[in-house]
Order: sequence, then C-alpha cells, then structure tokens
Amino acid sequence: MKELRKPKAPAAEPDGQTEQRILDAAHAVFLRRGTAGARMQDIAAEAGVNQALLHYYFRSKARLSEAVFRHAAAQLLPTVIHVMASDEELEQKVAHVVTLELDHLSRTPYLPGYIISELTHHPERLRQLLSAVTGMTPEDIRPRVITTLRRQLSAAARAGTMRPIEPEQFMVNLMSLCIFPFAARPMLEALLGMNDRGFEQFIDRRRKELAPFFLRALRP
Amino acid sequence: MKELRKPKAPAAEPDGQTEQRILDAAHAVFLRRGTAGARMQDIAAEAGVNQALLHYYFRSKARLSEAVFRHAAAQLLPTVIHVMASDEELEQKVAHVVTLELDHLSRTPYLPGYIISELTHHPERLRQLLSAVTGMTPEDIRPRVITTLRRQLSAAARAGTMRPIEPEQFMVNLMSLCIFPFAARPMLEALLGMNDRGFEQFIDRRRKELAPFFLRALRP
DNA sequence: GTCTATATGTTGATAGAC
DNA sequence: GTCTATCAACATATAGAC
Repeated sequence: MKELRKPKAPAAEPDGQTEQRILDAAHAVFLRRGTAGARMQDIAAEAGVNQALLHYYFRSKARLSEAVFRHAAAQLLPTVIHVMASDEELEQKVAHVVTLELDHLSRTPYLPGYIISELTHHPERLRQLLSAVTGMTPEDIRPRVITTLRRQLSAAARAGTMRPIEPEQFMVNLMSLCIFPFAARPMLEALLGMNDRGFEQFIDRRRKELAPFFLRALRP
Repeated sequence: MKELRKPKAPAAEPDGQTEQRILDAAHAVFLRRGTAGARMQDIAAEAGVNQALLHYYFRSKARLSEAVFRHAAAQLLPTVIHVMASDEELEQKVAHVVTLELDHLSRTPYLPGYIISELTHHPERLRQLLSAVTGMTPEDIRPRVITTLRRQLSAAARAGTMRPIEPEQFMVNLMSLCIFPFAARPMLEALLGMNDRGFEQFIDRRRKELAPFFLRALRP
C-alpha cells in the first residue's frame, strides 16, 4: 500500500523524491528573488506542494536558503579553481576557463547575480561559501591555486614568453571578464540596447575573442 | 520661533535638513541590506528619527527605495558613459576610466553589489536605471557612446595602431575589469585569503597595471 | 508524508497628540 | 514636523487530522 500514489501536484513528476523537488523549486525562487525577497509560499507553489511540507523537510527558511546557497556556491567557483590549479599550460588554462565559464553561465543566468547579492547583503554567508568550495577539494584552496599559478607565471616571465603579472591579478582579471557580463546582464542589455537574443550573440563572439584578448594582454 | 531646534537625534547634525538625513540613512541601509532585506525601523534608527517620519517625507518603503536606487544608479554609470562618449584619445579614455572608477568604487564599497542585486531581483528597476542615467544626459545614451567608440576604434584599426574590436566588447571588457573586483569583493577576499587591507593594496596595484594591461590586449 | 487550519511574530503603514 | 501608540497585512512556523 505504501507504493500507492495519488497525483497531488498537477505539474510534476508523479513520484520523484519530494525533497529534491522542493530543493529545485527553492533554487529557482531564491536565485530569482534573493533570500530576503523569496517567499516560502512561492517555493511551495513552484514545487507543487504545500507550505507545511517545506518545514517538514527543512526546518526553517534559513536552513532551506542555506542549502540552496551552498549548492549555488559550489556551482560558481570550483570550475575556475579546478582548472587554475591543474598543471595545464597557461594558454590552455585561459581558453579552458573561458569556454567552461561562458557555457555554464549561459545556462544559469541568475547564478552570478545571486551569489554577489547574497555575499553583499549577508556577510555571514562567507563561511558557507568557503565550506561549499573547500568541501569539493579537501585541501586549503588558496595556496594551491595561487602557488601553481605563481610558479607557471614566473616561469613564463623568465622564459620571456609572458609579461610578469601577479597570480591574483591574473585570476581576478580572467574571472572579471568571464563573470561580470552575466552578473550585470540586465544593465548591459539596457545600456547597449540589446535584447536577450542580442546578448546571446554578444556572448557567442566573446567565446572566440576573449581568450586571445586576454593572452595578448600578457605578451611581453 | 520656527528656527528653534531641539536636539532629538543624539548623533547627527543639530539642524541639517531632516529629509536629507533620512535619505542618507536609507542609502546606507538599502545598499548594505538590499531593498527586500532593509527594514524601515533600521533606517529610522540610522537617521536618528522616528519611523513615522519616514512615511511623512516619503510615502512608502517602495518610494523611498526608488529614490535611493535612482541616486545609486546615477552614481555608477555616468562616469563611464561620460568619458566614453567624450572625444578624448582612446588611450586616454582607458586610463581615465580606470582611475575614476577605481577611486570612486573604493569609496563606495556596496554600490556595485547593490545595483547588480537590485537588477537581478527586481527587473522593474530597469526603467528606473535608464531614467536615472539618461536623466543626466538628455540624449539617447546608447547611440552616443557606441557611435563615438566605433568611430575611434575603426579609425585606430585602419591606422594599424589597434586591433579591430567591437565597441560593445571594448566597453564591457573595461567595465568588467574595473567593477567586478568590487562587486565580488567578499568572495575574492575569501578566495585569495586577503583582508580589507590586502584588498586595498590589491586595488592599488590595479590602479597602475590595469590600463596598460587593457591596452596591450588591443595592440595589433 | 502530505494536507488544512491556525498560531506567532514581523513589518509597513496610519491615527492622533503635541 | 516630530513623536507615541496602534493597526492591518503578511510571512514563517506549528498543530493536528488524514
């Protein structure tokens, strides 16, 4: 009898773990409205369940929002970190990051704005960010990435193939060029008179031009 | 008798227009907490007045938040737009934007995160952004900036002093490199293991290196 | 596990004295 | 213009039936 299911939610998988449905709905609503602006009722509706069920699975809005933030944070940074800390060639790294980031961010429009918004307005989110990130790679993340980059960059500088640049500036420059356009997308669309289609074309051109642009800036 | 003032707020200018005090307080609170997260009570306290007074001067939270957003929006963009639309040399423009933006954003830490957050979570803010921006320069802003840039960029490309690049990519690249580090400041500090002092030093180095970095990327 | 109904707490907004 | 006191609305959270 346990397996008997009555279809309650009009538009949702007949079965499918409810907890996951709630998490997905919460993800959608929190990213679009922000933690402070999101309403539990909206999440319940989006998940096709009742509001009480949200509290049954997650105890409070705070806990639910934390689960969502962790998941989101784990989606934004590990890509860059993983590639940067690898031992690929520098030129490859740049191309690699550009491709992965632009592809990924094209598919998750609200992600950068959400992360920036949360960290700006809720400083306590910082430790959750760190645990979400370091959760994926047990080592202390900072030294690993920076050390690897520093070694490669100074080797290239000694070899005369690249201008000297600090690893921090290198990394922030690359992240800025990849992430900012998505974080500021509404503003840029307005400022440059683009619609969504135009923005996608804009990003398409970026896919080809960004890595060469960045690497030229590093030529000696 | 009208000029007689009783000092109500413990820490605030003895006189000074109350409306302005409220606006300043609202600015501080809204930028730090976001519109949805800000509380009228907190604004009142920050202004050293009672909550009822907020409704006396501004009718509702919505109106107050709109006034703040307009003011903030008018602070972030006009600098770049004004310089970009001027007829300075391109190299000068880049250096000019870098200097102005880094200086300004160093003094208004929450500004970029706030604007991004608002536009991400409240799409209706877009028209307010536009009216705030075009409010400063009556002409339609988009053609003016882009047209000027396009002319200069293709002239430089023809002269062989610069690689061909679309004005939109030029502008977004420059804005990304200037603004993103401030928008993502908490994240970057964590990621790179910097404290506030370290971040300021990081920006200081950027002041010198960013324009040359950017211009090298445009060398033929 | 999932629902309906309700309690509890916050918050924006108003009334009215001074 | 500025305050205190209060209202009305909403949002989160819980109780309890099924």
